[in-house]
Amino acid sequence: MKMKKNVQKAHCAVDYAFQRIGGKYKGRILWVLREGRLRYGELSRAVVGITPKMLTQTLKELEADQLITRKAYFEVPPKVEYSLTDTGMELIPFISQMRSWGEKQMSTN
Amino acid sequence: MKMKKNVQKAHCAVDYAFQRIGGKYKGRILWVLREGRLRYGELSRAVVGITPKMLTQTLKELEADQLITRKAYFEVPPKVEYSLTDTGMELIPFISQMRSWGEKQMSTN
DNA sequence: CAGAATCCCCCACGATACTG
DNA sequence: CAGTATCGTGGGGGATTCTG
Repeated sequence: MKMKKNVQKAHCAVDYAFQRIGGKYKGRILWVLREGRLRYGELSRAVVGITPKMLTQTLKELEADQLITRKAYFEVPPKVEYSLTDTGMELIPFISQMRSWGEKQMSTN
Repeated sequence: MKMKKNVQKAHCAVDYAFQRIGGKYKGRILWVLREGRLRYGELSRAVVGITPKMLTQTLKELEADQLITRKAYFEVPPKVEYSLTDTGMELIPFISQMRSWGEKQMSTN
């Protein structure tokens, strides 16, 4: 697996952080993984509206960025579980904060 | 000034929040405005690498989203100041934490 | 000084279909 | 079940020039 960073050339730490969890689905995926591992199919149901292509692609980016871990079980039928790394878990409090802010905004608008 | 929301159809509060401060420069602009108002020219120097087009465009979006306020002084030469709204200020703790996380990540990688 | 106006390109993302 | 493979597109963003 490639381990390249999905961060181009950050002008500052804010820039860097936003590049790392930017994209349309990264925040939501990290968020639904907050309570434990989920299988691919569970993720695709939890992240409403995501296509298999985008799910797979985003999961790969998050893995390359070491925010999540992929664990494949060699069984039939196939089974793959995704979970947060320690670094990924460190983001949950912030995302939680963002979520509270978002909830408040959505209700007052 | 148009007041449309730059948020399409959020699937959840996390989605909503990320749409609202997504984009390449929004986080950085909010961050540099944390300590007070800045003029257009000061912003363009503070947000290194941004073009006038993107600065103007992003400022308009942030204003339409009610995260910043624009105040124009009718003088010669022109003078325009931007500052955070209360709603925008509420995001600063979050961005601050993201920034700390980013700094840590940048140093340990 | 603080933008507006154009032109243009790339790629994130979507839709659809297929597979070990 | 957990993905690939292809094809297509819109708009986010860049470069450059102009102006009240």
